[in-house]
Amino acid sequence: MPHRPGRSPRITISDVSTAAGVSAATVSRVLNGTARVDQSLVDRVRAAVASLGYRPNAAAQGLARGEWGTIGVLVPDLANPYFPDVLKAVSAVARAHGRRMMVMESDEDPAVEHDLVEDLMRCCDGVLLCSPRMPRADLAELIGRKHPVVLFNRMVPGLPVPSISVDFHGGMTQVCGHLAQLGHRRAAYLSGPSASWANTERIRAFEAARAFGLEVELVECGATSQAGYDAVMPVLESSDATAILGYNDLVALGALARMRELGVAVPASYSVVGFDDISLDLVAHSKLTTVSVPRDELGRRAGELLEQLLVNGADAEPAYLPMTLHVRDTSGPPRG
Amino acid sequence: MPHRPGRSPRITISDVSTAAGVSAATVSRVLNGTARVDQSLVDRVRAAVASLGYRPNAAAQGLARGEWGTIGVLVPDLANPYFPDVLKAVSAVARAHGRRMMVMESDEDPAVEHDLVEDLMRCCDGVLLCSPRMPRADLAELIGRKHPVVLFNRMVPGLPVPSISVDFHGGMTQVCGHLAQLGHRRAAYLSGPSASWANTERIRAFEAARAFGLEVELVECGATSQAGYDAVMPVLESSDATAILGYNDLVALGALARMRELGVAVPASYSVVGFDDISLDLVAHSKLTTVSVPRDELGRRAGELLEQLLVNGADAEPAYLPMTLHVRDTSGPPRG
DNA sequence: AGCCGATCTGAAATCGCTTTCAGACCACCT
DNA sequence: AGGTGGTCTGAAAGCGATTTCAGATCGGCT
Repeated sequence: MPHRPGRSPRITISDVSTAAGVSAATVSRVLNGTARVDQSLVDRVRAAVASLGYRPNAAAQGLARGEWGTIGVLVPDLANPYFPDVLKAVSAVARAHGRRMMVMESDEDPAVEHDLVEDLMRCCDGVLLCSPRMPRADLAELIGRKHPVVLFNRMVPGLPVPSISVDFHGGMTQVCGHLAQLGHRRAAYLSGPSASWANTERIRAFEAARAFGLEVELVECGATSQAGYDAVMPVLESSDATAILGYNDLVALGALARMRELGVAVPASYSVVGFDDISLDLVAHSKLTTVSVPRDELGRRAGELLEQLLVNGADAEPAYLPMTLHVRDTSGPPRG
Repeated sequence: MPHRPGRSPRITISDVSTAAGVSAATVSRVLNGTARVDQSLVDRVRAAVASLGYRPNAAAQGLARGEWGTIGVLVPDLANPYFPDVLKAVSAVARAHGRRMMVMESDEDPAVEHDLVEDLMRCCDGVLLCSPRMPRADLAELIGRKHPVVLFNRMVPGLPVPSISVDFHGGMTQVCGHLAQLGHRRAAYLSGPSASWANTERIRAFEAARAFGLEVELVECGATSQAGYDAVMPVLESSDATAILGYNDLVALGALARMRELGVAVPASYSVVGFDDISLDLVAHSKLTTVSVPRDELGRRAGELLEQLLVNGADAEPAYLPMTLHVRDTSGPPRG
């Protein structure tokens, strides 16, 4: 055993077995309930375990069982309020099935994602990939390894991998329909990360929106409230849009903050619509019109999907969760 | 080997060694760079690894090395915006030292914390305990196991355990000083989880505040914006306070939202002060007066502390990080 | 009494990797 | 030539659990 400086010697199963006067096999059986053991031995083992404070070594168990009892989750950005909610649910599901959750963050950098996933595969029974930015080829390669993977908020046509997503396209379509119905004809979309599936799905909805008579122009932006704050000014100056769509709520709220500073009336002069419905209603200035998705259900279902994949290799149909439109205070008829 | 349904056979180090025509020991040496190996063998091993797509099994490595390459973090609530920032930093530090991060959430429930920590100890080299609510006795018992632990945002006098905290007491003292200076004489504190060290530290500052001539009454509340929203009304009705202190920013913002609904002027009628400075400035209605702590530095130092503990068993002094007062728009002289 | 089958137990193999240990090889020096 | 020392390599012994397999024990039945 390698020397572990200053650390107490490990208590192993054989310490317990000698203390209890039984074999290691019996200790294992008692602890895991995998076979009947005489009550007197059970008692002795239990007593020994308690008095020694024995805890089975997870690595050894993982090796012997061929399972780590762990699932891995990769998220682009922990600080994005969207993900903690999902993680909460995933963690709860995992725990309910006796697994731990390992979290990694790619910092929105597709380049490191591949390595992180590779690392997760080395130490997790299955991996949940949240909104991976990774190029399709990398993704395909990883999935080709036959290690259980579930895709979250990214659909890759033609890749046989269980996935669960929000119907971003449908959500944005609802937003457009809402605005068109109010009478808007031109809108500006503060666009998110261009490589992301989530963004292209939203954009895809704008083609259909033309049928409603709504024309949407794209504006480079990003995913943060700061980005929204910075991106909105040029739109106000140079565009004839009467409505502003945010890539997400943060962007929309950032834009709103800037507009408030500039004295632009909402929704009188411009309607502003968010996306995601992160629950900042209470703290935000305005009650934002937005579309929501049940984030905890999403996380729960993602967790369940992965669990199913792990236990019976069931390869479920890709699932889309619908979004719901919430008309609140920041949308109204166009000015003039 | 246990049968893993529908999964591809594992590629082990001995597959590689036979493919490369060398021993497993040599493969290990090449991969870990632990000893000089003839260049021709290195090349053969590299080639075999690449063509087989071999990845070392983390559990086996962990077992053999006596280290898991993993650190564990326990947080009370992932959804609390305070923690993702910390986790980001911890994860970055861990990764820089070649370790993965495992996250668990106790859902603010002290009862499950003990078990979770126990579980983390079984599969992590070290554990970072964030704001544990756990009773002192439980904590003492866990620390007594001689498994590396770092305490975050909780000091336990008399327990020999490295810890890093924010100087909540000093932060709240600054808040009180600020208010006293403005002329306030009575304030209400929307109190957080009563079991938490973070809360009692804040409250401890109120004794000193009396010296400034500021009297603070305690009001049961909680840690969420909803709690702040719900708790503030009775204060407005029955108290003669002219200032309201939140357990954290969320609470303060929730209270502000309610006050806005009720048409209460801030800071004209009441000053409101938060705690933590979660960066919602852009999205929130008001620029909240609050005290901040550099959350990423905090996370970074916590990570480093744990890492140090792991490599040289160094048992550093408990560290306190200072808070900084930010006077913004929600505090002013008392009414009348 | 003797035999059989059902239970329960322990010895030993196994999981995949690291690391020690000793041997092989080679160049060099006396 | 023979010895010496230094590299590099492979065999084998762990790491700490699980699980198979075979033996021991015991009750019941003929």
